Amino acid sequence: MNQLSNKNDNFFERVYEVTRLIPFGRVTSYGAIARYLGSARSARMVGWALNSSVNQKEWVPAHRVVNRNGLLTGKIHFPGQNTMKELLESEGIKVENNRVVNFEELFWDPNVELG
DNA sequence: GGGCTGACCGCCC
DNA sequence: CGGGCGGCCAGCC
Repeated sequence: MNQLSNKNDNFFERVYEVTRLIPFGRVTSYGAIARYLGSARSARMVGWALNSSVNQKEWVPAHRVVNRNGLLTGKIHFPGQNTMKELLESEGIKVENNRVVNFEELFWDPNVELG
């Protein structure tokens, strides 16, 4: 029966899928993903979903998701204090003062690229 | 069962 | 220009 099967996985799994679609060396924001999924005001849930992304079998590049200012607000949830920054820099993304350099140019908007 | 918190965002003063 | 608050929704006392 699909009475209750319709709600649990959708949002979370779509967050993971969209996040996996972020190209190498690009970044996006929680709000952009939330908006693409049809819940523009559920940006917090995107962060919540990414918090559980470690449980997923397929790796989710959660380090490519930052807040609307390009700040690495989620870095505290990575194993090391500089893990998120190092992952980004390994993709050629520069990080200064906890913020993505050239954020606006590197920004990848699923609303534009996918829809 | 109610209330608080959160990897956010946008509005309001 | 800075600070505060409501919204959305799932998980945890």
